[in-house]
Amino acid sequence: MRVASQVGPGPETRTPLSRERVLRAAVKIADEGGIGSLTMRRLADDLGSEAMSLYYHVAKKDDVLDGMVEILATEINEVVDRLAAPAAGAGWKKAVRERILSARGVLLRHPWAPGVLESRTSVNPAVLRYFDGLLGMLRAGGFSYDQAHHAMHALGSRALGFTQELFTPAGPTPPGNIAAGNTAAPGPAAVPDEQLAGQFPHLAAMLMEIAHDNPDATLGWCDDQTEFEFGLDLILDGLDRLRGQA
Amino acid sequence: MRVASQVGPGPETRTPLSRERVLRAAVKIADEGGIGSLTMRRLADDLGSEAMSLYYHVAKKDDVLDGMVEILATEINEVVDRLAAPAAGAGWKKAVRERILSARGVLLRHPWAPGVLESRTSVNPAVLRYFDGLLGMLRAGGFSYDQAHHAMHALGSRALGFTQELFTPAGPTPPGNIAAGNTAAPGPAAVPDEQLAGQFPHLAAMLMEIAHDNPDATLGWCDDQTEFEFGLDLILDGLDRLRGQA
DNA sequence: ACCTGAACACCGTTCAAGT
DNA sequence: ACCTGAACACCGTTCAAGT
Repeated sequence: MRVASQVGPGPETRTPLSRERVLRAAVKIADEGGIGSLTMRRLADDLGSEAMSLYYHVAKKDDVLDGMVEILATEINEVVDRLAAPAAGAGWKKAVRERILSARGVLLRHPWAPGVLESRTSVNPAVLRYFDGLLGMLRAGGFSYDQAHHAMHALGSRALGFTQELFTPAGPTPPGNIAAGNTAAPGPAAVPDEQLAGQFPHLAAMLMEIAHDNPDATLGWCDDQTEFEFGLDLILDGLDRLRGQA
Repeated sequence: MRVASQVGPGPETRTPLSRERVLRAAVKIADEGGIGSLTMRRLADDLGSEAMSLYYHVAKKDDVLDGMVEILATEINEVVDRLAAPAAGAGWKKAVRERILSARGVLLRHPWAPGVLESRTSVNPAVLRYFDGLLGMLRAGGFSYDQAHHAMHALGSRALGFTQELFTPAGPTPPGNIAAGNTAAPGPAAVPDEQLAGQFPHLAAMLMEIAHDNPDATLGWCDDQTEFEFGLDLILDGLDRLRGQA
């Protein structure tokens, strides 16, 4: 025995593969290197086996991606289940807000999540459970099913904590940006400064003003968290005004 | 001369390749078969040449995708430029709504657009022009640059006419659904009915009520256009209340 | 029951060579 | 200037075979 018991098993006692181990390894690879770095061969490599061995535990790569979503959604459910039980009635907004921002907290640790979630063709039960809980909160808040249905569509992917940004006007994007810093699911592109001035007068003027004014004017210029919460609150406030009215 | 002059040139007078022709062919392939069917070999095939010939006109496949976005955004700009000039002040909302729904109309004809737009790492000038125009409308409507900036983040991809739906509760999705009917960019998955009843009480109850009540209760249950407009109006109304206030 | 080597069909892309 | 054949490095996946 060459290694302390605290250290994992050495190569001589290789842990056998299992669906669970395969999926966890896949999440680790995607977390660290982006979804683009996740290949069956790389996955097998990290597990100390051959690519073909994986197929005994998963049906195909799509199955791996489904499993990753399951791990993600389970993690989200664990977090939101721990939150204080929502007050009925007017308390719905605070509760829903807290639920969504908590889900977002989990997503921020898994930059591959938006892209992979969007690519799935079947809904994972764990994801369904999240939405069922959200729907329950809306109902407790006084929404009709019809209203709640509209509400969930209006939230869209924001209900799970992310949004689609198509480009970032300028300036650095904070490290927390879900979309950025990830080769496989590249984030919003930045606008090249040179072109701006002449061709796009409004965008240029906006950037100039921000730069000229107090740099803290927006306090979180293109800060994803700030913008996410702004949009979320805009929607939640709008929904709140709909409550009660037929 | 065997064919009428109205018919295109026969194989004996093959039109030479050009960047323009390559990009148009790429759009056609993706429109008809989904982005997944767009490969360099298939693209060359449709143009009657070899895959390697394409590389004389485009740098790499990414360049093809960039070009497709350019074609798309140009088409959108042509449509929105034709709209009536927006009235300043209170008219901003109607004008922005019309602009966005017009952009959506173009997107509906190109199901690959959302996925490809999201995958770009640099912003196409034509896309920038669209956003610059949108920003101009917000300014004319009385928004400060800071407010307009928040507004554009709040709209997110909705500004260009699409949203991220993660799943469809039930029922058929209309053909207009951008995300659906497209192998490469699969749309929201539907919930299997069997599981619903027991495991997800709120979702099940919602579906039951819709089914039991007047089937036209929602008039457009999971109709993408209806839901898109609901969410858009919710945001625009919320933004309208922000105007003027610091 | 679990794992693997060889092989297949498919990618995007390079490079030297053709006209 | 424009196009191409052969080839390379990479995919996901199948299948027959090993223990």
